[in-house]
Amino acid sequence: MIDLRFPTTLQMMLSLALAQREGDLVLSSAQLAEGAGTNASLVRRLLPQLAKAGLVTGTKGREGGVRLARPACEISLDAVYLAVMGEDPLWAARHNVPHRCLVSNNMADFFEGLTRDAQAALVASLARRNLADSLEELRVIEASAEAALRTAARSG
Amino acid sequence: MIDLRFPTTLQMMLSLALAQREGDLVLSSAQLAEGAGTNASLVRRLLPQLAKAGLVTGTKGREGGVRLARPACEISLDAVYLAVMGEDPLWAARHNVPHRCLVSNNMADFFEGLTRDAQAALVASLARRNLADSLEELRVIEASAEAALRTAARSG
DNA sequence: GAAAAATGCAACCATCATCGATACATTATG
DNA sequence: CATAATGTATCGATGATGGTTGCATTTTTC
Repeated sequence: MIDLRFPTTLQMMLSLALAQREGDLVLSSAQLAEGAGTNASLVRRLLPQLAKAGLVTGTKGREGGVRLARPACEISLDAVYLAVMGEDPLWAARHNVPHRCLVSNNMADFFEGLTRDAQAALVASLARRNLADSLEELRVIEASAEAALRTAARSG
Repeated sequence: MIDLRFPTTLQMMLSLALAQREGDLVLSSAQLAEGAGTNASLVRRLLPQLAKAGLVTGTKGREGGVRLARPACEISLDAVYLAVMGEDPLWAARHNVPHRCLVSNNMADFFEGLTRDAQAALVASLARRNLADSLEELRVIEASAEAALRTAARSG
């Protein structure tokens, strides 16, 4: 099954950033689930990990909900990724490879270093955006889509 | 299930590089499978993709087998990755998200760009090594492990 | 004080890509 | 012609993930 944890969590965080910008609103897990096109159960499984990482704060009880723990511009996407996906290696070497030659003897160590490098590059690429940047990117995408629509209407 | 295609393929390619360095030998899929700790079926499913990408050439028939199509120093690890894993995006956005707000309206486009950036960073990190480099790294790892063993034997 | 509404947590099943195994056609060598 | 290899197809097992439901706990509101 395709792993949807990161896209789902990212959409949740962007929704929270939008809610924060529009009056410091709190959102319930049901609202977050509805916005992301999933169910409240998955949201409630992801939220505690974000809370542990210090990215969101949840308040229980009636009128409770979730909000960002920091301003959107201070939450970069790599923090979101690491909070949900953990430090688990991107790839895993095979276990139980027989030790027979230079390659099979040292493959595990070599692959671990390779994976670490690749993962660091991945995380660094995510670190180049924060939630506020991303909201602005979403705005630009929407504006360009609207412009394309207007052009199509004029020519059609 | 954890995806082992890349680690498995990489070990196959390193085994081929080693065989090439030791006299331009060809290896059978059974030999490759044995070295990687898996079965010939998986190897024979991975090999055609490497052949399509122009990384290996296979010869059928008795005394047939597989060899690198190019010198090891001209095969970088990103080529191996792309050959086996394809251009498929690293992550996939959810489909069927209701279009209700700035975030849910444009999440798919935004996430596609984000994924493209991350994947490019990943591939670029793999591109920094080729098979010959990796063989040398394996040699260094083995030497350092042997040195550690000798030290332990002397002090123990 | 009780009802309501929220989080947090646990258990269970469905899904589905991957791995492993087997079989078979094809091809090339000796 | 026998042998040994690739290339391909099919089938079942595996296991992480998503979805559903239920419930205890907490906090606000009436």
